[in-house]
Amino acid sequence: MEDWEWIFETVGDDGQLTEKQKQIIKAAIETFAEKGYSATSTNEIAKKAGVAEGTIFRHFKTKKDLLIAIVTPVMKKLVAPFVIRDLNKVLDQKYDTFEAFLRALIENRKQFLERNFSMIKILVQEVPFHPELKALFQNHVAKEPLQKAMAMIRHFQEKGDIAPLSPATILRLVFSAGVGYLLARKIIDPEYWNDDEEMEATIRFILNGLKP
Amino acid sequence: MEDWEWIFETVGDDGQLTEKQKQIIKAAIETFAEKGYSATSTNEIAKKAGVAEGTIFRHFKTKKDLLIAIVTPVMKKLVAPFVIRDLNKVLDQKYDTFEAFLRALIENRKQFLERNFSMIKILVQEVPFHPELKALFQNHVAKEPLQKAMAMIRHFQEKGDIAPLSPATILRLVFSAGVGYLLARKIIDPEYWNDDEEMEATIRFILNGLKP
Amino acid sequence: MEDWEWIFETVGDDGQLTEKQKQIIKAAIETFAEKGYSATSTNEIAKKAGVAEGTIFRHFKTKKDLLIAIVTPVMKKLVAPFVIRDLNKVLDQKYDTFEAFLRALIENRKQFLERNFSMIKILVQEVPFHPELKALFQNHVAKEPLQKAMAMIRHFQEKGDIAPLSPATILRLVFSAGVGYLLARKIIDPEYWNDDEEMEATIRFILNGLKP
Amino acid sequence: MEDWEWIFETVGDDGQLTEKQKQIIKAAIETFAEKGYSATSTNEIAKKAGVAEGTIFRHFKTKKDLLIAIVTPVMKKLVAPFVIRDLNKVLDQKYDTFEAFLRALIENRKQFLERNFSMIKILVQEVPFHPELKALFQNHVAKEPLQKAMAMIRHFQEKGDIAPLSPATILRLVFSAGVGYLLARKIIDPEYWNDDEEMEATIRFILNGLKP
DNA sequence: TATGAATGAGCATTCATTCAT
DNA sequence: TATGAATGAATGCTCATTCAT
Repeated sequence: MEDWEWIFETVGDDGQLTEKQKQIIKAAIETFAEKGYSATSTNEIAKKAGVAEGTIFRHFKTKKDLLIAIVTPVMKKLVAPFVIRDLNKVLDQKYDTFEAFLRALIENRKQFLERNFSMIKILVQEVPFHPELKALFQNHVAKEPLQKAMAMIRHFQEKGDIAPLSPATILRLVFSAGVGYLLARKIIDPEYWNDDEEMEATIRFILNGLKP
Repeated sequence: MEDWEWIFETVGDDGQLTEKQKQIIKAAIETFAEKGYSATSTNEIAKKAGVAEGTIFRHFKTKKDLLIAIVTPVMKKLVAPFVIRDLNKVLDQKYDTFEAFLRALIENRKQFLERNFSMIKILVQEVPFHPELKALFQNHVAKEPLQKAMAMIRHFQEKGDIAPLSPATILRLVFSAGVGYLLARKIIDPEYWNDDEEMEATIRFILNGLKP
Repeated sequence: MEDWEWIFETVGDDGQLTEKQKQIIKAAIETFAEKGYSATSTNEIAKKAGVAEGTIFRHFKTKKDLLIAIVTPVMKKLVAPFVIRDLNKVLDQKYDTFEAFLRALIENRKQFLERNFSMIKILVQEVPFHPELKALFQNHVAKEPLQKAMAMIRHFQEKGDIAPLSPATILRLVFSAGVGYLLARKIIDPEYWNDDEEMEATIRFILNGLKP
Repeated sequence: MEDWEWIFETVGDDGQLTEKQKQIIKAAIETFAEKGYSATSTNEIAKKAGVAEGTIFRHFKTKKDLLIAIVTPVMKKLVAPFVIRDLNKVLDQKYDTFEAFLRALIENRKQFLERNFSMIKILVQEVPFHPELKALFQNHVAKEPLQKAMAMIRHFQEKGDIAPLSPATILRLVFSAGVGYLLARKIIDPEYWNDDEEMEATIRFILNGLKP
C-alpha cells in the first residue's frame, strides 16, 4: 500500500473499494498524469490495471466519472489545513507567531505534494477544461477554506505579525511565494537545489515582504 | 487584425502566411485554448477556420506541427525582455533602480499576457505532455534568457538595491510573485480586483522581501 | 460450408475462429481477389461481411494482418504434396513410374487450384509487393518443399525414368508446363478447352521432353 | 536515353512527347512496378518526376489514363514477332527449321523482357483488375497475333518438324516452357543460374516434347 | 503550358461505450 | 461481478482531381 492510497478511503458511498476498483484508479492516475486525460484511452487504463475494458465502465459510468473520482478527494485534501473547526483555539494553542504557522503550513503541504504529485498534476491540468471540475473546485476550495484562510490572516494581523493589507491580497502573496517554492522543488534538478536554504529564503522573503 | 497577430510574422520561412494559413492558426488557437490540444479535432478546426480539412494538412504536416507552429513564436516572445544585446547599457540608461526595472517589466509582461492569453494557456497546458515542446522550451527559455535575467539581478545586487542572495533564488521569488499577480488578475472576478492597489502591493512585497 | 473453408482450421492459435472472424476472412478473400489488396477498403470488407468496421480491427490488428492471415495457410497447402515424411516409402509404394507420379500430382493440384483459386490469386498478386509475404514464401515454399521435390526427381532419375539433367532444371521445366496447363484451364473459354486431351498432351509433352 | 524509351514514340497522337510527359511516364513506370498501381499516389509520381501534381492531370486526364498510356504500347510490342506481313516469306527465307525459329524467338523476347521488365510487370499485375486493359489485351494480343502464331505452327507441322497436335495446344506448351524459362532467369539468383545451359535445356525439352 | 493551393470524399484505425455471457 | 466481443461514430490523415493564377 502506497502513501497516497488514502484516496481510496474517500471514494464510494461506504468507503469500500474492491481491489479491481483500486487497480483502475491507480492505473488511471498514472496514465492521466503522464499523457493527459484526453490523450489517455480507456483501453490503455484497462491494460495497465489488468482488468477488462468493460470492468471500468461497471464501476465508473463514463471516463469522466473516473476523472471526477480521482480529482474530488484530492481537492478536499488540498485545502485540508484550512478546514478546521475551532480555528482560533488551534491558532492560540499551536502557533504563537505567523512565522511558526507559516513554517508548519509549508512543511505540511510539502509532504502532501510529495505524496500526491500525480493527482495534483491531473487536477491542475484538467480543471480548466471541465465545468464539472470547476464547480467542484468552487465548492471544495473557494468557499469555506478561503474564509478560514483569511480569518487566519486577520488573526495574525491583529497580533501585529503582518502588515495591515487586505487579507485577500496577503493570501495571494503568500500563496504565490509558497506555490512557487513547492513547484521549483519538483522541477529544478536536485543537483542545483538546496532545499533548506531555499525554504529559509522563501520564508524570510514572505516575512520581510509582509512586515507591518 | 487583432492584437496578437504578430504571431503570423514569425511563422514560416519568409514571414509570409497565406490568408488560409492565418485562418487555420487562429481557429486552432481558439479551440486548443478552449478544449485542450488532445480534445480538439482537426475537423473542428477546419470548420471554425472555414477551410477543408485537407487544407490544414497541406500547410501543417501533422496536427502536432500545427501546435508547434503556434507555440514556438510565443515561447520566444515570452522571454523577450531577457533577450537583450548590450544588457548593461540598457540597465544603466533606462533603469536607475531595481524598482524602476521591476515596474517596467511587470507592466510590459502584463500587456503581453493580455494580448496572448490563449496562446500562453496552450503553451503552459501542453508543454508537459510533448517532448518536442520541452526541447523547444529548453532552447528558447532555459538558456540565454535565464543567464541574462540573472546578470540583471547581479547588476542590482552590486548597486545595493537587493539582498545578496543567490541570483537564482531571487529570480524564483520575483518570478513567483509576478506570475501570481498576473494570474490572479485574469482569474479573479474584476469586481473584487483593484488592479492598481494589487500591483502596488505586489511591488512593495517584492521590494521589502528582497531589501538588503 | 464451402470447399475451401479448410483455411479456417489453420488460422488462429487453437484452430478456433468465431463466426464473425470467418465472415470477415471470407469477405476479404472475395474482395481482395476481385479488386486487389490495395484497392479494397476495410469499409467494403466490413459491409460485405456484415460486421462493423471496428470488428475487423479487433480480430486483425491491421489490414495487412488480415492479408497475412489469408495468405499464410494457402502458402503452406500450396506445396503440401512436397512436405512428406518418409518420402521414399511413398514413392516406392505408390508411384512405380514418374508418369504415375506426375499424373497424381497434376490431378491433386488441379483440385486444389479449383477450390482455392481466389486465395491463390491473392497470393500471387500480392507477394511481390509485401516483404513480409516474401519472407513467408521463403520459409514455407522455398526451403523444405524444394529439397523434397528435387529428391523426388533424383529418385526417378536413378530409376532411369527421366533424363540426367540437373534436378533444378527438370523441376523448372515440369513446373512451367504444369502451371501453364493449370492456368490455361482457368483462363481459356471452356468451349474451346477439352480438358482430357490437354492434360494428356501436357503429360506426353513433359514425358517426351524429359526422356533420357 | 534509355533502352526502353521506344515507348515514347508510340504514345500520343503525333508521336510527340514533351520532356515533362516523359518524366511523368518514367516516374510512373518505376513506382507502379515497385508498389503496384493502387498503392502509388499521384503525389509520389509528381515528386519523382519533378513536376507539379497538376501537370500530371494536364497530360493524362486521370490516373488510370496514365496506366493505359504505359500499358498499351507494351502490349503491342509484346507480341510484335507475331505481327508480320508476308509471314510465309519470312519463314521460308529466314527459318529453315522450327528449331531455328524457336531459338530466334526466344532470344528476341529475352532481350525485350530485359529492356522492359518494369513495364511488363505492371502489365501482368494490372490487367486482371481493369476491364479497359482486358479489352486492350483482347484487341492487341488475342486476335491477329494469335492467328499468326498458329499459322507459324501449322507451317512447321507441314514441314514435319513438330507433332500433329492442335496448334493451340502446341502454342500453349511452347509458351509455357518459354515463359517459364524467361521468368526463372529474372527470379533465380544469377549465382545458381547458368543461362546458356538452361536455354539449351529448355529448347531441347520443347523440341523433344513436340517431336512428331 | 505549368503550377500548387484547395478540395471533400475516402482511408485505416481508435474511441468510449454497450451488452450477452 | 467481470468479461471481452461488438459497435459505429469519430479520429488524423491521404487521395485523385480541379482550378485560379
